[in-house]
Amino acid sequence: MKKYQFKAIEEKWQKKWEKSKIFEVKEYKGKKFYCLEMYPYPSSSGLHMGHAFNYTIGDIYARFKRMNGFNVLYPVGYDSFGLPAENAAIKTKTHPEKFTNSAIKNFITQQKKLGFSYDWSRLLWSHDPNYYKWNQWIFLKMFEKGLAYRKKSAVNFCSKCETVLANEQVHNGKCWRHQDTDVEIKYLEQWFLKITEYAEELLKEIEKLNWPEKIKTMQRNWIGKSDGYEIIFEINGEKWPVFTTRPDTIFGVTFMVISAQHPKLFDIVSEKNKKDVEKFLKKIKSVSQKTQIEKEGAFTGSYALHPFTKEKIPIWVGNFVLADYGSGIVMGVPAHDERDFEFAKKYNLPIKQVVKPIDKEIKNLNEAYTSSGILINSKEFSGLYTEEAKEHIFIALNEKGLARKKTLYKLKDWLISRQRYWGTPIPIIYCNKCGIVPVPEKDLPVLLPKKVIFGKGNPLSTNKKFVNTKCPKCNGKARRETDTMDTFFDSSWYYLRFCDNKNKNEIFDKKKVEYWMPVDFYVGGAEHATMHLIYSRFILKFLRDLGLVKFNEPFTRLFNQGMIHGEDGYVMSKSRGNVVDPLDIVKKYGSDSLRFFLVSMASPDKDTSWNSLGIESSHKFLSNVFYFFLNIKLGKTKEKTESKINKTIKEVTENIENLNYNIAIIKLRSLFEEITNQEISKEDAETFLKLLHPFCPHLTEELWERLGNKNFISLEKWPKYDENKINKKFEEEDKIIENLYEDLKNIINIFKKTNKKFSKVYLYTIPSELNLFKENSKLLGKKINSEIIVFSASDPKKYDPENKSKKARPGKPGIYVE
RNA sequence: GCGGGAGUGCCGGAGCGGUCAAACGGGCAGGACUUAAGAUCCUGUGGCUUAGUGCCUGCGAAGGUUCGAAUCCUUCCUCCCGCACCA
Repeated sequence: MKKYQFKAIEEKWQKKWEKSKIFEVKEYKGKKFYCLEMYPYPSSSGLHMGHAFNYTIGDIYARFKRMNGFNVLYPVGYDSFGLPAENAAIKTKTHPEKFTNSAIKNFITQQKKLGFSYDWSRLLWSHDPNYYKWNQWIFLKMFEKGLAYRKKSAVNFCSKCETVLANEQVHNGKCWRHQDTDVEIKYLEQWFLKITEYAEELLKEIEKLNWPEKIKTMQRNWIGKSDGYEIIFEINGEKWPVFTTRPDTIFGVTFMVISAQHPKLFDIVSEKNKKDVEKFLKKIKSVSQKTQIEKEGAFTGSYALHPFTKEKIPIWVGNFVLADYGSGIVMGVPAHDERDFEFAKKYNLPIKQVVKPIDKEIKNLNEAYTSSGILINSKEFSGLYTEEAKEHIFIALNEKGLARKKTLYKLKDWLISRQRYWGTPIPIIYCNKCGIVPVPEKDLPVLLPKKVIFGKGNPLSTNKKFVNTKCPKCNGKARRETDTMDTFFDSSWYYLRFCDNKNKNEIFDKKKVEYWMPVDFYVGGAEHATMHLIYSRFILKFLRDLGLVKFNEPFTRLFNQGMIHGEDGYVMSKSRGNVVDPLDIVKKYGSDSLRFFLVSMASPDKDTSWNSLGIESSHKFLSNVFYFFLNIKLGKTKEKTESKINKTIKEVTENIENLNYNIAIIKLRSLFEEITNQEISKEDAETFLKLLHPFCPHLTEELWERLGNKNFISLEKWPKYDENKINKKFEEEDKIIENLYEDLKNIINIFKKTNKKFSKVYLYTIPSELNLFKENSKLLGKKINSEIIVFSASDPKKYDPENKSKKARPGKPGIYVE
């Protein structure tokens, strides 16, 4: 018998696909479908199992849609700028570009081996000047609109990365890349993008997205809308706005706390208290205290005036107040806020209760009472319920011009400056006379210089040729910005460039983008919820406001694949030694086997563990399919099989559509079991191949060809089912036979236990079922290892010594064993 | 603390109001083939009981809704993930 030569088969079809360019697509050819996976960072170690899984999910969907008559755009690219490449290059003493290019080459080779149906003509990578030129262009547009701005502020800085980080890149007070490195505070001038301008829209439109609920919730929380009030407190004769959601507790204010990072902190620190405050400031570490540490503070020596009572309220500086949320200063109401309570206890500040529960009194507050209730100790507002009190107090203050309603968001402007080399240069020039001057569009791209010296600090700033330039305005001496852009900028619009990746004159052809976009199906890991996925939405909305696109959201449907863990259940890692390299599996079993197995393990959105026996089983199945088709006997399909085929088409179609690939595979296995060992028509054999094709493209192309077809199965039409051919009768009959089998087993067991011998089984059926049981008697007999003789219960000539025939009922024949 | 998800057999995992001792896969046990091994195929895989029956146990735990629950509700426990002092 001929062996399942998966290697030869896979290479053959990969070459054919590439040569024939069948996956390259052109615009305006019918209904479009845009399928995309998050483009990967090309690491030097090549594809890992997560990549293989990610792309397999996308490829199956792309192939499925293609067969369903869609004009499918399915491109691939590389997120090739970034710190890891720079660091690795320094380590191995190569240039990041060389390093990255070879990593990309490796990725391409490996991806081709997995048989993904990408349109390779649309390839792009972000370190291509033809690509990052448009990063700079977008930046200039934002600058023009006032959405890109420079600001000195306290920022997060990672000493290992030697650069500042965006808020989104700080996890638990540590750098997202260096879990062991505390983020430090630095006060630097940095470039920001005003994502907050879009906060409300970003929040509102989450609702409309066909995304996993989890990601949507994460984005909602990240944007963090909060409706409240701004109340003016007078400090040293100046007006200071303070944000609160609880104006009803204003009579309970016993202190104020200003953020340790507040830019105007020292305006209110008195001479006398300066030393204390400075001592305190030295102790604090990161900008946004992401770990819950003990609250600490120091008295500033200043007082605020209470807007109602005109009492003097002491102002403290504290480590738990954020500088960049609200106005960076809060009113302390220890009786009704847990944090304020903790702080008051620590520094012995007075606690004044102003809200009580509706049904009882609280004598001594042991903890903050944060629920709503009835106001007490609040002058004319006493007796009001919390909600009405908010309104009344607001109105009273508002009349004096001391309060207004205000909505805040947790979302902060996106800090994009990076003091590193391997990224897009920010297209800005600093002139001594003219100040900040944008690079004129005609001078784009600002090329990243190739010859730089790596060492301490940013290699761009030590490159005189790069830094020294002329002012575009006055032609005088000037210097270039040496910061590069966060690589998340690159990835926030790459999906648009795929629509027109070679355009040299403009960012993209609006018409092409209008045809292809938005991305209909986007596959990637959940870890991008608050970074890439929010930045992309922001940039897209900006481009829309520039008039470049007409839609509001980039990704209509998002799918997060689960994590594939090692066989031991832990995350695959070199240190654990549980890494399974997808390319090793391809070598051993073929890429069809890998693809098939990856999606049969579990629902694709769930985490699972690798299983080396499972891949064997998948491979075995594909071998069986291969052999079956080699020796296939074409003929007429039985009615029963036809029913099953039609049902399977229906189910598999739905399963793929809903990403229940694992279930689709079960149905396919079941169908295969049905069609083996019998004749089927050529058409039905082809249907099976088509259904299997998205999962195992190479094998199905090969078998398709062997059936005598000249075209590609990849371009074939997806089978349609005929509801009329799905006959429940067959399933019911199967059930009847199964029940009979159970009964027979029961009886035989009893015979065995009592050591009774038997050689024959007699069945007495109702007349209409005689044929059904006769047809199945041979197979059943084989199973129980005995001859089965079938009689109609009404047959006068039947052999029936114990009159079992009277037990015959529909679906349940009488049984006699002897 | 808040938010999201999950807890089913020896294991991976289906099922998400009735036909479920539980799809499909793996493991294990028994059998067939074979000189033997491998491969392949078949059968079994909660317990008791029974000429084809019936009962019990069972889907993290305890309650509840319902004629009926793994599936809905409540509380609790465990695990995973995300956010985390946002005033």
